[in-house]
Amino acid sequence: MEKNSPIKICIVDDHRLFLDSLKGLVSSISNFNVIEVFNDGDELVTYLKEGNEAPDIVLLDVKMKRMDGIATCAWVKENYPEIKALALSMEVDEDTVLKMLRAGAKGYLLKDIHPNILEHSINEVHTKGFYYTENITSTLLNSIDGKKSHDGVELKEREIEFLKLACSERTYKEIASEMCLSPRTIDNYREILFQKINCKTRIGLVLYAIKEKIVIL
Amino acid sequence: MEKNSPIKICIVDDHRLFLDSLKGLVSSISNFNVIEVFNDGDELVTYLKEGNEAPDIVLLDVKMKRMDGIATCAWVKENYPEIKALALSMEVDEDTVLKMLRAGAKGYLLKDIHPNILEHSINEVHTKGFYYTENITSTLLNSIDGKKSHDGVELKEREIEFLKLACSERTYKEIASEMCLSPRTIDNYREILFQKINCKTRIGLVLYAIKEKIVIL
DNA sequence: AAATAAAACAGTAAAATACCCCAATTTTTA
DNA sequence: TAAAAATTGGGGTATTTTACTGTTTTATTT
Repeated sequence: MEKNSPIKICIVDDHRLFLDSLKGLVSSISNFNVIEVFNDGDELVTYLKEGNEAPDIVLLDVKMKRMDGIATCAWVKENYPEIKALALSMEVDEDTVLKMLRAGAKGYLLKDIHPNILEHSINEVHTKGFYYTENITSTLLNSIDGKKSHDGVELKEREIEFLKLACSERTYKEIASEMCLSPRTIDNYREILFQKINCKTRIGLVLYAIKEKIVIL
Repeated sequence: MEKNSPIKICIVDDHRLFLDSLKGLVSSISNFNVIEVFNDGDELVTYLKEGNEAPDIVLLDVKMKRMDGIATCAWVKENYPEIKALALSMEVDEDTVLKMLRAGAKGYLLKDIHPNILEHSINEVHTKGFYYTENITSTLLNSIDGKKSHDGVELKEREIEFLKLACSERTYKEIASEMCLSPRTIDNYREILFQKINCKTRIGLVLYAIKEKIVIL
């Protein structure tokens, strides 16, 4: 916990490429020392059981094949309560987040955050004992934040989703239930897209979507 | 393409952390030069449209929020055919793999491969023009064996004429007058084509026509 | 010329689409 | 904190598309 001693870190992730990449990234940050990496939760467990050097912090992938992040986190909390686990996940699933925190995770990060935030959160967890964004969802939404399309037409995520479904023989009613929306809302998406794309029939939507390669046949 | 000049690489992935990690990893490999990274397909498109330095190879995430890998790959193939795209994905989904390859990807890699394989595949794509793992090859073979391009559908001249007009925002009434026919006759053409093509909406006609290149966008 | 096939045309009804009106929430912005 | 914007949802209606039932005309073949 001293200021000068580097923070000892382990990384657990079953995506080999990500694991090695992240190891490089974290290692390159001063004061961070990646002492070991593992492809799966039980490898970490085995490593610790053998009495090897314990890390200060574990970066823990949530979804793993053999022993997942939740189980691993729970085991670490039970057997090495001084080790702080920081969850890394691809997406925000409320239920998973809660389970992970209940299992003792000191934070929950999305894998698409900026490296600076990772650095900051590791430091926060190490010094303060925890780090979590006030609202993971809002952080996610902010990072997603819409930008311009190549022909000046800005399409939102949900609009693209609708557009893709419109390029099928589904009726709007079917699209509505597929998107868990009321047919009226679909009506709005249709009208908004008619306006943005400047067309007046569903055929126009389809032609645009294919032309712009939003859907590939 | 000279032996000594480094391979220029762009990376497109909307998982920021993965993107930056991978950038570090790839950059650290000798002869690889990551000239730019992007969070989304359309950022790459914008970059290229602005006339910036084109890469030799693009590492392309398949699932992205705004402009996904398939769409991006198709655009690159269309506009910068000399750039070779290498798909990166979390999982193998037969349909996705096929679409990606159809869109012009020179290879399809899983994100949990060993970094050495990534290095090897980039080199292969650069020198030989492609790199397929056995996994992908077998997927490809599976799809090929059960495939007949033209399902014996013979369209008459007048039907093709109608089909082309159906791929527009014209109403059937307008198509009728354009073809100098009664709307009722158009009704017949429509029904005959529904039967021949095996679909049940005008959208189906449009999708078929474009797929079979009866109409070119 | 008669038989046959095809192309063109017709009425009706039901479903889907398109186009208006508007409002309750939530989120973002000022 | 209030205003503005975005999201989702609603009612009603006109038009278009789709699904049937057919008949008439035109062209080809025998």
